[in-house]
Amino acid sequence: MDTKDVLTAFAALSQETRLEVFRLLVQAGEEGLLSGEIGERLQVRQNTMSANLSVLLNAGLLRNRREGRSVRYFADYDGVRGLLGYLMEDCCGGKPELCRPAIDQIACDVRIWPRP
Amino acid sequence: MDTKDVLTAFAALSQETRLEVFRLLVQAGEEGLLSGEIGERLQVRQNTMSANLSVLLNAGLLRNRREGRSVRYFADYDGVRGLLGYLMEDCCGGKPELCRPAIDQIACDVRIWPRP
DNA sequence: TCCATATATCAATTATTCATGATATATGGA
DNA sequence: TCCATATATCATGAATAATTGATATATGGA
Repeated sequence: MDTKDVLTAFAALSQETRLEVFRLLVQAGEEGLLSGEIGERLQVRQNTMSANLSVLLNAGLLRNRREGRSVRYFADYDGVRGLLGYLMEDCCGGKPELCRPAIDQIACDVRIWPRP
Repeated sequence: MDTKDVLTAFAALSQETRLEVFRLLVQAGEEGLLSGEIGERLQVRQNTMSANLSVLLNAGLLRNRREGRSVRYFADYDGVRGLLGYLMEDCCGGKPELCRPAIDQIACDVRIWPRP
């Protein structure tokens, strides 16, 4: 993941509809959602939603799969990992304990435990 | 941290100079860097850098402190925590193990260990 | 007080991005 | 093949953001 990819991803997430779409799909988990369902839930017109989904897809934040006439979209967790990794690379001037709290409170019941 | 704050933060990070500034300050850790130093390292003009620092500051991603005639800037790790938390809230359709890998490989030698 | 240094703000031009109407493509069923 | 449904693409005007030269503010020292 290079600078350009990261910039693209942040740009994708800096628009309200797209941010909501991504969160919706994060919450949907492995089931994902159909394009039409997303548009309906967020009350966004068809072509606008299509364009926004395309931006997120292109940014590596979503995956999709055709299902008959519909297309199902999923959040791509690897994208988030890449973003965070890039942002925090070589962080804290060599003192990791400084940034621990920054990632110590993430949803999903995932916590940082003491190294075994 | 509400939607507006998160959008502002992502917008702040979706510009090349600002992304570089933030990473530079993440790497600088608690020492931070003076505004002038940052501009010099990244070869960005004074007023452009000032404007960009202001955007990051306003987005809650930096803190600053005046030191005589200079101003020292620091990365605000709480900002990143807020972003990630918002993004991954209620994630994975109730199956946390799905998103574990997404945050399992972050720099800073921070890793997710099995719950004790 | 006067000057030099460091940073911030302003106004204006240029460049990007967004939503939209119209239209195209793709799939499934009759 | 013909039609309906679901999604994608295109062109365009409107809104937003970025950079720059000029200038203002703030601090420290003589």
